[in-house]
Amino acid sequence: MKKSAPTIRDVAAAAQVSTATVSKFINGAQRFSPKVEAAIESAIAGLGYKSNPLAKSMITGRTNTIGLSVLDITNPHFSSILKGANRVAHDQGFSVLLVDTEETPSRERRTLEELSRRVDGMIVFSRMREHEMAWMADIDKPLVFFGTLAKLPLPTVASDDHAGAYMLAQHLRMLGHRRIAYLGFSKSRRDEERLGGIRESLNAAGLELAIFDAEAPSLAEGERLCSAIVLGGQRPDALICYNDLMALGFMKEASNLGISIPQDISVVGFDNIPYGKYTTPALTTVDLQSERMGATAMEKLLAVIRGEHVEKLTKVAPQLILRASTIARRP
Amino acid sequence: MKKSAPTIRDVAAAAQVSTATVSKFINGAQRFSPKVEAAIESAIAGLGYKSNPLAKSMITGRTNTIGLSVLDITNPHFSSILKGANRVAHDQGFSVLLVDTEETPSRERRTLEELSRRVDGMIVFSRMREHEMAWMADIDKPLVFFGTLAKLPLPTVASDDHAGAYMLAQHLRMLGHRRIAYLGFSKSRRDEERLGGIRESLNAAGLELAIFDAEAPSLAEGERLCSAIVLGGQRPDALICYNDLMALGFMKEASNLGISIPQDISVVGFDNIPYGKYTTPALTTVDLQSERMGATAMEKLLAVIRGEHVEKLTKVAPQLILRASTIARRP
DNA sequence: CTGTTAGCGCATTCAT
DNA sequence: ATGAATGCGCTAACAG
Repeated sequence: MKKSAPTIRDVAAAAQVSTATVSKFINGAQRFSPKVEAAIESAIAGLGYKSNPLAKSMITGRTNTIGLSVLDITNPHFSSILKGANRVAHDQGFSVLLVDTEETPSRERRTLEELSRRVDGMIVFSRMREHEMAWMADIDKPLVFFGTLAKLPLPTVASDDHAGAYMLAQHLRMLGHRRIAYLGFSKSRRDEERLGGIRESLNAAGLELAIFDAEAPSLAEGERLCSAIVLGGQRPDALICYNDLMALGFMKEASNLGISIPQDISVVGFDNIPYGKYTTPALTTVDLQSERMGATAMEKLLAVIRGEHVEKLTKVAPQLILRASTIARRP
Repeated sequence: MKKSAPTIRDVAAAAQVSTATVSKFINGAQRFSPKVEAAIESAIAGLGYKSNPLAKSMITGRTNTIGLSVLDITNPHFSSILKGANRVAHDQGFSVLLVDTEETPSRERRTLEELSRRVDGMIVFSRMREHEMAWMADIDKPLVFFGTLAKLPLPTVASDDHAGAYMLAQHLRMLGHRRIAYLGFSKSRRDEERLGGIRESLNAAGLELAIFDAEAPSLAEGERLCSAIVLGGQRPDALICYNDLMALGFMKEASNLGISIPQDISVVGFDNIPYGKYTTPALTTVDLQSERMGATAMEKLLAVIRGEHVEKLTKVAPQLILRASTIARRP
């Protein structure tokens, strides 16, 4: 009984008008005589007609879909970005096609090149260095990139990681910390910015910085590296973690090792994921405004798609979230 | 300089063959003489030809895209489901078009009906009751639903919430708890199953169950309802939360109120989100296998799309995750 | 206001 | 093994 879905031609026939008229009516491109409008409407209702978006897309070249590529969707930083981006997209009639690269850059290029044919634009979060990204500029679709780009002429949205890290380090210094360590993640493009911010603060005071490097920005890596940090040689009196996940992992393992936070060591992170508030003690962190960044990136991309002019770089100001309990005052 | 992307016709012309030949070659439908194959290959390489997936989709009716609808992508339960589903999809050459309904059921139907035209199949997580879902069966695309369905002839993937809740309650009883409370979320379809599992255990011992109901399955609601639970009348000696988020929120606020966990009240949750392990004390919970459920649903859907026969219901067994520290032994 | 015409880029008969 | 012809469902000029 189920014949193939009714087409615009069926509607045209039933309403005794041309397909062009139906098409224009559907797209609200024009008003028609009440007679015609009524006829079309009842034909559509009668047949249960629904426009075929694929056929439409092929002609218009617009899919009303945006590709969003992130590194790990289970990381709250990225799910918040997705949340913000998706909300804006939805409000403007767009859908989000998700790509989770799972920290595997090898297939990134092919995936994105393929993706670019199915969407009106893309938002990309990548670990690639700028010199590996030249091909992105050749993709024939609007693209917004997360992070700063020195030369590539791509619009970007970035948090000010340098400033955030500087604030964190300054705050620790003010409270008397002197032996500060950084548990970083050098594979990330933002790692160096955070490192730079920390260094700027510490250098001014002539303080050394001990650096540890994680293989992944994860809870598990925070746990794994904890013992080396707190039991290996002179223990730092404060640890800045690349992100909150690592900070949470570190805190858990520190507790297992009998190390008290913040009495034995202060801990801070980045991202302000919701869960940092629910540990004991609650985690001091830098809010990078993940959801807002996602929304901003999507707004920017949709503006480009509409042909509007946009700034090359949109910088989102970070906010220090003081939950004093992971930080002690040092005498 | 940028002419519109090369089409199959350009390739055919350059290789001196027909478009049909190029089409068949690209899709590996057939072998051709070495001469022809070489000519086509070099034409493709020379022009940088890429098949237009939209045009292809319009003809074949297949988009290689799967729609996934979840309630809140920032909830780790759902981001894990997405992770699992996305991985399977990616491995089989499919992309995931995400819908985050943000717990707003009103637009769900329209959104999904529209989505159905752009994808080869859908996986849906919804708060709708079965009687509101009849229209889903009419959607002309394969669909897999999360949860159990009594009558609707839709393939489903479900966790055994009743069993999980029963285990939880039994465990609490074994450890001597008598005044057990449930912090539920009655808007959810699974709430009643969990309630049923708890009741089955408690009824056997003739124990009462105090019930509290949240407006949302969130951290904030766990916090909000905490005081009513621990300070309102006779305090329960154990609280089963609808999910881990609520449990985490509850634990935080309990601590603010000076209530010790588990000395004053034991707390358990559902989902086994990663962050439950990093609170103090660590949270005992029921692992519903979110990622596996996502993967299973996607496998099932792709099987349906391939025309294979699948079971109506795939049940995933839950696992009790004992992190004894949120549970005390009661004398 | 409404209709006619002409494809979009591709896969698919059905010839040869 | 290869090609000519046809049309998927729709929109975009251009006519009238």
